[in-house]
Amino acid sequence: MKKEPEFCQFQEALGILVGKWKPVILVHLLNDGTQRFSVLKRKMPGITQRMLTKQLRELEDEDIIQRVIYPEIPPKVEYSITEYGRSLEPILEAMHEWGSSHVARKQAEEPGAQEEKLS
Amino acid sequence: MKKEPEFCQFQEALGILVGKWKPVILVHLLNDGTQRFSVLKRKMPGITQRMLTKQLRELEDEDIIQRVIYPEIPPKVEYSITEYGRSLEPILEAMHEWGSSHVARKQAEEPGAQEEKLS
DNA sequence: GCCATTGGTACCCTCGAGGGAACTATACCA
DNA sequence: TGGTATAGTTCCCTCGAGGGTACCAATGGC
Repeated sequence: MKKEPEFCQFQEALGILVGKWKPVILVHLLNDGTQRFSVLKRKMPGITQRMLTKQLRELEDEDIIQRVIYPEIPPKVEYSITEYGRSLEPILEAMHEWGSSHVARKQAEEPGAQEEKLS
Repeated sequence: MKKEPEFCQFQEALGILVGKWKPVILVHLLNDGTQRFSVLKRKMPGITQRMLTKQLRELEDEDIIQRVIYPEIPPKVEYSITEYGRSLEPILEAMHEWGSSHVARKQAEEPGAQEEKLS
């Protein structure tokens, strides 16, 4: 598996994951399974309808999630991870793990001001 | 390892990896070891001095890479991955792998469209 | 008639990442 | 005396991601 930087495909994965809400959306769908729009929205305090719709559309366009519309009134739309989207899990897993230790490290670094700097 | 979305740490990893040139820089340093500024720049066609400096500084601020200045004229500055930066490798690895299959998938999807991408 | 519900869309704005171009310092070389 | 090399910095600009607000359609409940 040669990684030639000129052709590295990180950007492909990054391009899909980058988006303020995308990773969060994916985790919700991965953890809790199929969910409708309003439920998803309630689980993400701070997000607006506009943004949620936008991020969901982008993920759908990449075939990462699936959108099912039920012809009811009021509308009912359910989102779920696709098989393909599930293949992103290792990346999310790796990032979550790294992120956790990164946070721990940062907290250990600056507990207040200076501590064991005395040599 | 519970992943609570409210507290998910993806953003930590993403925040460090996001940046048009950061993954590429990291791969170069991971693959080829310590390198000076000009060499790095030559390996990244299209990047400007300004941008390379900026991205390197940001990675340095996060303790992902190390900067060593030799007091010579003309200046000599060498960059290398830190131990800590090396811990990002699994993520890059996972993203590269996923990205590669993603590209393959896209090409299989639209056989007539993408051609000159193989250059 | 009036309102709530659900999943959107349309319009407009802000802010920062990315980037282009020019300038800097210092020493060596011809 | 001017040119070259290296690693920057400064100033200014563009463009798009993100976001705020308002509006819509169709139905059921009072």
